[in-house]
Amino acid sequence: MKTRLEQAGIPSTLSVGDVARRAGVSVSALHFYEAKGLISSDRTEGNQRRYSRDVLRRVAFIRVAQRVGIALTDIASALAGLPATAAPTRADWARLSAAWRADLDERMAQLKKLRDTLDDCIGCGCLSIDRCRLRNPLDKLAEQGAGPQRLWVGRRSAD
Amino acid sequence: MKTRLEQAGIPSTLSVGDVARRAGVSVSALHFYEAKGLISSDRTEGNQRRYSRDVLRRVAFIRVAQRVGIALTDIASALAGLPATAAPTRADWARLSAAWRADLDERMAQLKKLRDTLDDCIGCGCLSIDRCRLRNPLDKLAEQGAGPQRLWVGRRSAD
DNA sequence: TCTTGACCTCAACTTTACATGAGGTTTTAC
DNA sequence: GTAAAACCTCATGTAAAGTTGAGGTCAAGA
Repeated sequence: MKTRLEQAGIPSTLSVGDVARRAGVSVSALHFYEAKGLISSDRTEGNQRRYSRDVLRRVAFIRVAQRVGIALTDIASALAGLPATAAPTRADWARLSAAWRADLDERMAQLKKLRDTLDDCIGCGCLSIDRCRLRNPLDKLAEQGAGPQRLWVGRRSAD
Repeated sequence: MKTRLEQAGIPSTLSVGDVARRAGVSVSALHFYEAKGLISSDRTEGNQRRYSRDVLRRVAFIRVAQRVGIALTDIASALAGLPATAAPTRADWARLSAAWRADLDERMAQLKKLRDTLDDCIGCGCLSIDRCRLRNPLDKLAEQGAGPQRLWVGRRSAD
């Protein structure tokens, strides 16, 4: 018996090539993600990978998270909280969200600070960065000897 | 004749160690940044590096930019627009800001999307991600076969 | 059936962003 | 003025995130 998707010409399982095309990543990257435990697959009799459609969401998630500077290991441990193959439940997402919320908020703040610093330095009217330094929070902190860590509200990973 | 800073016990030039301590980075990282042209130094008679205080701002800038996922080569080309040793002018900052504004805004949007996706999946009330997918912009795009590039409004570097 | 494109594993290579160590020189502090 | 701390260069190592290629297997269409 065919699923509704299959009747519509959409296969219910995907090969690596399918996933690569649809998710916009390379086959080798998918192999790599699987080796690192970020995604998983079933195998055919002939040992070829078959992915459930769920993997598309996972891969999209992985790429977006990477794009904003989150390391694969951190993404992996976040995804580890989700069921590997079945569809994640509401509770699963709640856990993931709670774990990341602070980090994401911090990254947003960081980005805003960088952007605003640029704007500030344009708007402040002084011609010398060296003078402007007196008002600038960015290296006020750095010059207190604390180093940029101070700007980084939290640590990233708990390895 | 001593500068005012020196009279206050603050040397007007800094050694690598000084910069490392005050900027919160390692000496080897400073060497590395210099090799890549992100910072520059004068040398003493004995070939030791001496930095102007300006470098602290540069290093802080570099670290914050890195933190939000910008590659050193991109940071380098941005900083290349600024005068190497003298204090940057207002126009210098304006150029840098203009060049980065779009990218920073995009990264912010990206981050917000990731965060909101998590929130959405909690709030939407459905228990299955697979169903929720129908409304979720994140992999709607991915499933149209365009790949995550579609989510990334622009390209990063123009090498 | 048979061939051609897609897949498989595994090893080796690449790039980025540094860290580490060897072997030698300079500064600074007493 | 000397010893320890800091600095120098250069070579090599490391971790992350893949890519590339060799050598072989699987599957789908004519």
